[in-house]
Amino acid sequence: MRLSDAEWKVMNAVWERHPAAVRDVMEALEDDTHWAYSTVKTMLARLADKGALSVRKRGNISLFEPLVSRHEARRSALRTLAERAFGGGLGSLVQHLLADEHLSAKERDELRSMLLADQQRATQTDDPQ
Amino acid sequence: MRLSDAEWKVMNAVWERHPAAVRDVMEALEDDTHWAYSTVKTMLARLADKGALSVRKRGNISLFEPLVSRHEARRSALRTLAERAFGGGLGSLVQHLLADEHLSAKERDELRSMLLADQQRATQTDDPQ
DNA sequence: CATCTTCTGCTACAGATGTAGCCAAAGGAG
DNA sequence: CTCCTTTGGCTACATCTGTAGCAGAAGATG
Repeated sequence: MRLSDAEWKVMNAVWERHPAAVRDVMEALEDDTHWAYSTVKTMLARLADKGALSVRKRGNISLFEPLVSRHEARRSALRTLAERAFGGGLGSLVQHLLADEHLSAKERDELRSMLLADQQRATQTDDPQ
Repeated sequence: MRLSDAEWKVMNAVWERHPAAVRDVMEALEDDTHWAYSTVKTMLARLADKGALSVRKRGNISLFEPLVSRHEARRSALRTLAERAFGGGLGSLVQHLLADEHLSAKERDELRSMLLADQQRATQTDDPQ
């Protein structure tokens, strides 16, 4: 499932509050974008066409709901990026993260502690899979 | 600097062997894509237009060279992804990496050892910046 | 030089993306 | 039931992307 920039915005809104009507999404995005009602409508329709959202009608109102999970979408976006920009594995992507001198000290620390937490968790549970 | 999928392929080739002529890039990509000569030419021209590559002519041949570093391009791609798909920081992106049950044990290990290496390096040099 | 090959410069064109308008149907208000 | 508001359905259109062809200029070859 490939999502464009604008589609990510819409999906993010729907993942956060669904079932969502066109107007809900429009309002949720109001701070970020200033899309016309029609624009949001078109986006939602296209996403439904692609199979990213389901539509169901209550009265004459269309209610949209995610068909792909945010997790799946993120996963696939990451893999795609790793592939095209980092030559395949997630490894070199993460390596870049660590080597990137523009990473703030705070981000670096967060990253470190998350990795450590993960390591502990993995050691305890004796690596399932 | 926003690169499309096809543009990444071309840039990857140029980063690896430059100065590069159209034919060089075409051959470098031959395994991956089966683009016509013209296609590669168009891509290179567009990238030069965008300021991602410089062109210089030797005889009637155009030689292309990167104007943006691979590192910069990767950095910017990662930030963009973090922003649109992970709500801003790199933190939640990394968190996802770790929480992703589809990460192979090998990838997870690599990631951990890179972290440790980084941690040691950082501890020694006492965090510049 | 005449000819074959290779390049460049321009043009093309379908599909995706961003952004939105118009019109008729459905709902709500009096 | 009549009138205003909100919706949905369809259409539009500029730009970006992927993919390439054609024609004329520059180089190579005999």
